[in-house]
Amino acid sequence: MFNSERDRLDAIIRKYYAEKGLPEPDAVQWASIPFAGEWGISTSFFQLAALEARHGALPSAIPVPERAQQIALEIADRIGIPTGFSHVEAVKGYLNLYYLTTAFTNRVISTVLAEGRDYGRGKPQAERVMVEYAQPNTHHSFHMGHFRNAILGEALSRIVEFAGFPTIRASYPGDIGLGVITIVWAYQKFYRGQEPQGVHERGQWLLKLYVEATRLLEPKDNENPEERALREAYDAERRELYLKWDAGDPEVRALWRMTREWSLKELREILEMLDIHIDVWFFESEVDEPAKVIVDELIKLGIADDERPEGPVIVRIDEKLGLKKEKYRTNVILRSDGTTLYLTKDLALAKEKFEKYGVDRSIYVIDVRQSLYLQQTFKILELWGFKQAEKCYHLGYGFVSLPEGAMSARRGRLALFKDVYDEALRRVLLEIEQKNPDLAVEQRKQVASQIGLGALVYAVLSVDNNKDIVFDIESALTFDGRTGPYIQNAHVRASSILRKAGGMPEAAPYADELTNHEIQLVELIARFPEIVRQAAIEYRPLLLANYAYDLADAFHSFYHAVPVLQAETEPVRRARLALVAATRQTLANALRLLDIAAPEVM
RNA sequence: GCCCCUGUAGCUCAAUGGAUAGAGCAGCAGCCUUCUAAGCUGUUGGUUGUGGGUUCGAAUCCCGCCAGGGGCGCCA
Repeated sequence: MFNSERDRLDAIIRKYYAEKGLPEPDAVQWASIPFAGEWGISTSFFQLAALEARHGALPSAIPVPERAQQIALEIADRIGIPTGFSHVEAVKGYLNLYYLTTAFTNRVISTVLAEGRDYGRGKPQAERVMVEYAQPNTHHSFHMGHFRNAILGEALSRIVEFAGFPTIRASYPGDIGLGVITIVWAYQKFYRGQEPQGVHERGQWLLKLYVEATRLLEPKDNENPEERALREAYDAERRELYLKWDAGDPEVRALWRMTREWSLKELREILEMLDIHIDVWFFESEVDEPAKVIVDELIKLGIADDERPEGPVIVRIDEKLGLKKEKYRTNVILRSDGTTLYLTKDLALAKEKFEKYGVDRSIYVIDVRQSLYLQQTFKILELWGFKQAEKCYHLGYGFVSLPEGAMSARRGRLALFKDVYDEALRRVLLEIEQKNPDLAVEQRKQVASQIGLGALVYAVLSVDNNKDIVFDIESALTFDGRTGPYIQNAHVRASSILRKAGGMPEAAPYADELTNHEIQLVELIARFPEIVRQAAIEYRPLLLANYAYDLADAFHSFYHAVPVLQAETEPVRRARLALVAATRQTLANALRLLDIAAPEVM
């Protein structure tokens, strides 16, 4: 907003630099005035004053803050009062320009109402982005750690896309590996032919098999020779099964495919609940063969060293990069028995992303524990000659644990998403019964789902991704204060006002002074497009989560202090209704980017 | 041994070089015949782990130390 005016101000400030013979800055930094109820833009002159001092442009030494204030006064004098501003002041080295409130307000509101769902959308960008997330292993059930991953990836995808980048959502489930084979082995050996009813029940049953199998395969403390022999026999069977799978044995593949589908069905159902729609599915098993070809290529290129048969195929990354100190170390890309590893497949996958999907920027939403591993992957891609390697980005996030310790699939100590969701639904329904008993019974379940998920999603997105989360169902399912439901409630209240007003009246601009509550609200609404842009380039959904809360907070305060339907005069009533509509739209847009529903009632 | 992350109010977290370090929860005191009280208003609470350094200015950048977590050639 006010770009032309801002350009003129920038020019005046640049001219000042030029006059003093100082190098001009890349851009004049403007920020909004950080005081409640004070409204406008601001810049400071500390850097300029420090620059002057360093260049000896001043006759005598004046402390920087004092000099900054002198400059602020001088600049204030030069710019006068630009169009769209009410007054200008220089204070403590800062230059503050205050907006003409009504003009700015009307501009903001009419922009939001005209652009609607697109308010805040960025200009189309050239770079194509792929976000890889929602990649749990198959044959396991979806837990709160997967939930964090899926939500983070989805929110990021929505933000990046809304900021203007063509975005591809990709999922890469680990559908093969020793863990998966372990389950297939247990199924074949002990449960062949069984199949529980219900998508979630069936998915979770596989987890039970895994826990059982692990118990049989793990060495015990006081194991007698008999037990030991049995365990080793089991283990040998399991490994043989893996080799059979690798050789493409039809029977093993069929069993594997069937159990895999049980898992995928559950995963797809959960993603549907979360309104996540993956564009491209990559499966580990499908990049297995191409990965083997890549190993040969890397050996030929002299990037990988083949130590077979004594050892595996490895890449000495530091050595190949010419680094003296150890940093990326060495990684194995092929086992000595010729089977591939996770890394091998990830190389094949990256190649496909670049070549088949034309991805310029590849984002990996993966647990922070795999940080070194991903840096190694990116470096091998670089050695291999992919320019896109430098635009690979690992969005790591801290792991989700339970109050009683780390989650563990093999011990069966997990917070399964479906269980948490069911509990959320139960609690919200109770809440609705108490707080809004008039809500139609048919509508309750849908609203409860929206609110319950809103609480869970916001609990995950309102913590910076590099922090670990101890998942506690009690705090994740609170609905008061800084939560998803708080923000949803602001949207509901705005909707309620508009509903009672009988739809939108004709556009009605503000004519008189605004209350501080209205000013706050308009300022936040105006800031939304910039928040979207920043969250997208910094890959930080948290910024948007904070923003949504701030906007909801401002609206709740406004709601209590400023009457809308019962405003003193008709023109004020209309103007406020338009502001409520603009707030509701912006809240809805922000919530959408966070993958949180914006209900009309709750 | 080397590398990465974290340390901010009693608790959970914001603030990514700028003006007075902010919220929520918990505590205390108020507000429902008024647009949804899943709300609002007021209030208590701080040596930003610690010692240096850079800077006009540091929770933020750099170095050391302390504490916790994670990672480091045939797991994914």
